[in-house]
Amino acid sequence: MHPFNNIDTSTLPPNRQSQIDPVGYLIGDVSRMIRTVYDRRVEPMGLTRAQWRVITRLNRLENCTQTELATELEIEKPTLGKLIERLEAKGWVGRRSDPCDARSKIVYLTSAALPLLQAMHNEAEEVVTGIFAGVSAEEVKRLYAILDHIKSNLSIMLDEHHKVEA
Amino acid sequence: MHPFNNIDTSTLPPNRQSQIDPVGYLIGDVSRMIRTVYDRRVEPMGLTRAQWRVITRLNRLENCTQTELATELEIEKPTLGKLIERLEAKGWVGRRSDPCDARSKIVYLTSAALPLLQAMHNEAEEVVTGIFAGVSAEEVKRLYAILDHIKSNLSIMLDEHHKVEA
DNA sequence: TTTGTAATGTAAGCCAGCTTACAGTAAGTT
DNA sequence: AACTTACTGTAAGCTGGCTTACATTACAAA
Repeated sequence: MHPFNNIDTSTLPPNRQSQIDPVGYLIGDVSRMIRTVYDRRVEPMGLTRAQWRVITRLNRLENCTQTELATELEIEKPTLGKLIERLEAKGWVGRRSDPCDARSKIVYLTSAALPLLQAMHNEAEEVVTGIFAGVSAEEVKRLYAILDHIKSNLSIMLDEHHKVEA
Repeated sequence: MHPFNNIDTSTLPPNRQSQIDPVGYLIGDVSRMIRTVYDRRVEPMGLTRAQWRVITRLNRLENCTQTELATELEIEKPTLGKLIERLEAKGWVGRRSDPCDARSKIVYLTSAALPLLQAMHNEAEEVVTGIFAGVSAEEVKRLYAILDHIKSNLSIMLDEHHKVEA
């Protein structure tokens, strides 16, 4: 939960410590704070973060298998399985077996979940507006470009590791 | 683990969806990818993320109480308690009671943890270098400035919530 | 001095992530 | 048809986060 905070810079050379690393920390801070702000607004609805991620994604996929949903959410199947159990118990989602494949189960949203969706979208809009208050469109573009660059560096690093594994 | 990914933009107005929100997603992506890259490098040393966060912080504080350490790490006391139990079992940290306060326990690093620290710093340096490959110092400054702005917006939003609570 | 308040660490129990292992089913190969 | 391979969801058990409740100890105030 504490992203790049993780990397302790205390004994790195001073130049690194004062120039480059704080940005790493910053990215983690911002990411964590966004989560916190939004979580607090959604919590009163009785949802945890993991739970409303399932619900919003289900709203777009509607009638998919558990495996499809897990892939989409980038979590593992057993993790999703337990989440669905709880959401089913609360009456927000349902499961039925797939007529085309006896192994699969089709997951769907119940109507009880729909009011939640609307409320969540409203909160999201407010949060996004608040985050970028006083930031010009130009600056947003720059931010986007730099982060994109960093992200592609990271993709390469992740790929390299994958090759080593294989 | 999936920061701003959490906010589903599918039904936000199109302008938001195409302009502003992707940046939110990006921040989360970058933050998560940094964690992943670093975690993979440190994992072979037999440490989880939570565990080496404790160790690096302990290296700076050395001989602090559990409460102090938990505050520093921004986790709760019971969470830290369980972490320390495991680290103690592995022989990397130790605990002794505080002579000045019978309630407190002083946590310290054992010498067995020192080689880990050096290896972690080396990995961190390599990761930071890789992340900013091809990014100029100027761009890093800009990134810093914008993220700082966003962070202060977030601080305000978090404070506001706090006031409402009280 | 006693009494009330505050702080320290622990216990218990929930949620959410992971991996490994598995039973059941599907589907392609021989 | 039989075999092999691959996929689906679940079980079990670990880590790590949280909250609530608690026994112990410290300390300030009456």
